[in-house]
Amino acid sequence: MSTGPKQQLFDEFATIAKAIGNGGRIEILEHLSQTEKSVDALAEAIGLTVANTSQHLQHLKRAGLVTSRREGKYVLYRVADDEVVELMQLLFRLGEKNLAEVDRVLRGYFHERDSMEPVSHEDLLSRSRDGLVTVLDLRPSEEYAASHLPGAVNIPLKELETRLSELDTGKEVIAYCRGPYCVLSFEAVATLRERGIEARRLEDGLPE
Amino acid sequence: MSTGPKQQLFDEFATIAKAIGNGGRIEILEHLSQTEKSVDALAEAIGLTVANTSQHLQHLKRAGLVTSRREGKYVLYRVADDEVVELMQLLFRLGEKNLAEVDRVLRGYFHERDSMEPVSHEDLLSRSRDGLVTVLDLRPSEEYAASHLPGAVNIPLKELETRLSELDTGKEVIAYCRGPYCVLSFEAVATLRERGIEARRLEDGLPE
DNA sequence: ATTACATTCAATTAGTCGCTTGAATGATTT
DNA sequence: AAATCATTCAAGCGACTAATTGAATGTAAT
Repeated sequence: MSTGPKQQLFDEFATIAKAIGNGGRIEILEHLSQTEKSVDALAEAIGLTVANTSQHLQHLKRAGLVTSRREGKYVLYRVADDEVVELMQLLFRLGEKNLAEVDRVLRGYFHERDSMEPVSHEDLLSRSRDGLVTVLDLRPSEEYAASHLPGAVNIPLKELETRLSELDTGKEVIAYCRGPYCVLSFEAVATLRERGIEARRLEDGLPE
Repeated sequence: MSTGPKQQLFDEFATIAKAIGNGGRIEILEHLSQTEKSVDALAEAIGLTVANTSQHLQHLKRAGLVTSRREGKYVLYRVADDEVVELMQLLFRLGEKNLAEVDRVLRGYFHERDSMEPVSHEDLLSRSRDGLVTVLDLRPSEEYAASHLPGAVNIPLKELETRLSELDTGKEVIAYCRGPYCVLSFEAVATLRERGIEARRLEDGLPE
């Protein structure tokens, strides 16, 4: 079998896809898309052993998806490129659109499909004016400072767990971040629901 | 370990990535991003057995990346969504940017990449309008029929040698095919130059 | 119907990947 | 310099996956 250069190239691209093809590594990438983190901070957050996490990170590094730098005792990892985040978002969007299994999981665990369904821009505006909902901006505070939706509260995702008390538990929370299908919103809504807080995602992110 | 719904979702997304994580399937997707094709047309084009190709297609179908429809004797496959093509392009771009191996292969076989001085899209448009160049589409005629650059002449690579007379020998030829890594254009340019015809390849292929 | 053909299924084999464990490396602090 | 801590390496086991066959299914032409 003559493996031409084209096959070689495709095999290389395949290794990138393979590196993403693991639930644990996807979770790692999701965490890293927000901010750089040390190995054991990641291990803790995801619930894997440190050695295991390190292995996954090596794998991702070999595929050119993350880079690392040493900061004192710690090795900090971050995504190699913003396009990696784009890639993840595309992947999520495709799964949501074309995979029945994803839909099933969404319907199954998250109580009602209705309550998981994203909120449209128009709905948001009217409800927000009536004070019925809390609009939550999950992006890092620098981005929030640059511009944000009127009346939005800013709690970056990484601080969400520690600052939950700031939220009015009586109101429903509408979460948004950078773009439609922003990776952050998934996690935020999941976190909030685990705490018994009504939460939904905004259909479109900020750019619109 | 309690595998929560988040993990389940990530695992689902991982299966999509896994489906892409194979050189053969990437090549299939590249072909399908141009036009829908039957199983054995694909098998022929790629050089795999029919049964093997069919398996890959099933795999891609399970992952929601392609869909199929029956047309008479044939089952025609196509990408499920334009975003699949976007995903592939992102993957290619990331590989090119972050993977040393990809660069190595590109420099190795596609060593003429620089010396052949690819023509940019903008250059092409202006020169094509002035009638200074012949734009040559090297892909199989079905793909050409599906869509092609305005004013492009279609001569599949296989037929190039026999149909050389159709080309206006006075003009420079700009060759293009599927994507930036399409082998066809390199070989075509080499062939044309051997015949003393000025030829260059288009920097990017059709999808862009 | 029967034949011809495209596609898919089923089962086998070989290879790869994920996770775990325990030890080794590398950097900082005392 | 020794101790401490974060991270990485190496080896091994179990599970999964890829690629290959030959047979089976399903569709269209004779």
